[in-house]
Order: sequence, then structure tokens, then C-alpha cells
Amino acid sequence: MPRQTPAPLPRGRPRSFDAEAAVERAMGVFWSRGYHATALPDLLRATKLSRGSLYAAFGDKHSLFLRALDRYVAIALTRMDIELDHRRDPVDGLRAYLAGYVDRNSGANGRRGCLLVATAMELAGRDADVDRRIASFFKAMEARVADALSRAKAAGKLTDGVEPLSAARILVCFVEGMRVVGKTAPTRIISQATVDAFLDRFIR
Amino acid sequence: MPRQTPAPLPRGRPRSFDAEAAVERAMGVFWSRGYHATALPDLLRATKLSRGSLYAAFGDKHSLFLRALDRYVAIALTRMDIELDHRRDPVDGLRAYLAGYVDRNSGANGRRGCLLVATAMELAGRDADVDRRIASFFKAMEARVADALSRAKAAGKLTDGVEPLSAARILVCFVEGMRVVGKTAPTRIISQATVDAFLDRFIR
DNA sequence: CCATTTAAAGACCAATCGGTCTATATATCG
DNA sequence: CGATATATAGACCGATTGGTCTTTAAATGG
Repeated sequence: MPRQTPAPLPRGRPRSFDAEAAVERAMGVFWSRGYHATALPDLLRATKLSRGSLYAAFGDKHSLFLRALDRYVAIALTRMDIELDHRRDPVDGLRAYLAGYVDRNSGANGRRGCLLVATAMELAGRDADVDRRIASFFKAMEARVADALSRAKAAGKLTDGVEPLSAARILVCFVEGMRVVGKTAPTRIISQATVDAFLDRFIR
Repeated sequence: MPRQTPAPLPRGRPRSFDAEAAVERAMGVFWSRGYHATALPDLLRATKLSRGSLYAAFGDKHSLFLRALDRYVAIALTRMDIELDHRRDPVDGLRAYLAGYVDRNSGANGRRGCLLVATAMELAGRDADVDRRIASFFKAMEARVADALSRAKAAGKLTDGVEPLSAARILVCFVEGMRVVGKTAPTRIISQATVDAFLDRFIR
């Protein structure tokens, strides 16, 4: 292994912005407006970067978008890993997981929608980088849900005839559909009741 | 009531294009590309209209889009009215309805997605004309499904504990979610199996 | 034939798009 | 201090945006 030459300490004016924070701010803009409807000035305003800095740091709009999308996915999967943690009761986990969707779907949260669903609808099939991310996200989500359902089944908590993998596919469709219908800003009451009725079909 | 002066017969070169056909062609473009990503030249190519004719007939891009969206909604609701016709067995109707989604979600059809879902994600919350259409479509869809489920319940074909209205809300989320996941072009086999497993939870 | 009406073709418009580049100010090092 | 490195501000670019307008060809009725 070649000796690692220590990175030369940067001299002069230090980097004064946090790239990760900029990605997160950009994510917020793409989330609210969508990819095509987001213009450079929107991103500059949100990240508080100059054009030059933004292009030096991220290359172009598309690359920055992918960074933002990756961040969004990472946050979502991390949340799922917490909600559906193995050490927790799987049914409680699924309830917590769905409660998160109730939250994100009601009122103003619902209006804002979901960056991932919006991206799937806007870009999937026309942008290979996006395609990969969308497909792998849905697979990851399905796997986590299927795992939780398997554990629930092992604990005898699933309704007779429910098979974890296909139930997981159903559940993924259901929650992503909530994100679509959520754009009409349904009340929390209705969202919660719908989720409860859904779980009643699968949980004993 | 004032005497209706008969509309003066048009003289000169007759209208040589069919506005409804143009709307339908425009619908196809918006459907494939989304609102923002559709540029005027795309619409001119698809409708085979000149710029002048298109603006004279439809006003502007946004108005043409609304016409296209209305057409899309009308087609979808007409199809539902056939599939869920009162004179038909409601369970058969629901199966036919879901079979349509299997078809639209698999492979290339899935990749193309759904104009309504794409529009909801791209424009809802930022375009009042769109908001109204999206909300009223989901309500109309929910009402038709709830009606079919009510008839199924009356015929004793629903699983115990299934309440038609909330089951309809679940089903709407499920099918719209299929449209999202469908962007990853799942196989027909999996889509069909998922739909079957879904119905098994509700139909006795 | 001729008047009238329509559609097509495409020039034209200001505004905005994503992206590059230069000049300047500033912060930190030796 | 002086050299170096970085970020900012904003001018600038060609391409494209949605939209208007003018010119020309064509089709019909009187």
C-alpha cells in the first residue's frame, strides 16, 4: 500500500459552506417544485450559494438533483429501519410505520407530497440514474416490510392466508398511493381510519 | 327568449382539423412527458397544427393541458362505469377493474405511467384548476368503488368486517400506488398476483 | 370568378433556461 | 506582509421557452 501523502492543508480562504447542508436545502426545493419546475435561481436562493460555487461543488443541476434524491432516500430508509427495528414488536413497528404516512399525508404535509413519488412520475423511464434509484428504493422498502410481516407471521399475528411477500407488495402500493391521494390534502381523521382499516385486513 | 339568429354559414376555407382529435393527441404527449417537459414544438408535432391554429383553438398551453386532462378523466370514468356497471356482478366488476390496472401497470404500459397521477404530483397544490380536477376524480373513483363494494356486501360477498367506504378508500390508494410502482415496469405475473392477493383480503 | 374565411408556415418577440467565466473581496496560511 | 486559495457577484452565453403576428395558400359560397 503506497504511503498516503497527507492531503496538503488548504491555504487561503477556507470553504465557507457545508455541501451536505446545501444538498438538503436543494432537496427541499426539488421536493416542493419538482425537477423541471425548479430553476437555478430557486436553488441559489435556497442553498445561498453563488452560481459558481454551486457548479464547482455539484457539477450541474442534474447531479445536484441526484444528490438530493439520494439524501431523501437515505432519510426514508433510515426512518424505516428505526420503525421496523428487529428488536421491536413487528406489529407495533408496522403501526408506527403507517402512522408516519398518516402524518405525511394529511393537510399541508400531504399537499407537499413525496419527492420520490414525484420523481418516479416525472422522470422514471427517461432518466436511467433516476430509474435505478427508484427501483432500488421500492425493492428496499418491500424487503423491509416483508421482513416485518414475516416476523409478525412467525408470531402468529397475521390473518390466515396472508403471505408476507405479497402482502408487502400490497402495502408498498398502498402507502405510495396514499402519497398520491394525499395531494388532495385529506384530513388526518380519514387517513388514520383508512390505515387502520387496511391493517385490520392483515393483522389478526 | 330572443330569436336565435341562425349562425351564419362559414364561408371560405373550412376548418380542416378536428379539435377533439387534437386534444387527444396533445393528451398523449402530456401523458408521456409531463406538463413542464412538454414544449410547444412537441405539441405542434403531435397535433399537426400550426402555432397559430393551436393558439386560436385552445388559447394557451395551460388551457390545452386542462382539455387533455379532462379527456383523460372522462375516458377513465367511462371505463369504470362499464367495468362496475350495476347490472353486472359487483365482484366480477371489481376483478375486471383491477385487471385493467394489471394491464396498465405491467411492462411498457407501466413505464408510461398515468397522466392523472403524474399531474397530481407535478401540479397539484400549485394550480387550482388542476386541484379541482384531481380531487373530483378521486372522489368519483372512490364513489364508484364504494358503490360496487356495497353491492358486493349486500350479496354477502365481502369478508366479515369490511366496510365499503373505507375499503374503497384503501382500494383507491392501492391502485394509484400501483401506478407509481408501475413506473419500475413490474412483470404482469407479479402485478396480477398482487392484485389477486389484495382482493383475497376483501372478497369472501 | 371573386369575396371571404380559414389554416399553415415561419419570422419574430421578450423572458428565461442551464451553464460558463471573469473580476473582486476575503480569509488563512507561511 | 505576501502568497495562495476560495467564494461571491454578476456579466455573459447560446438555446429554448411560451406566445404573437404577418404572409401566403387553399377551399368554399354567392
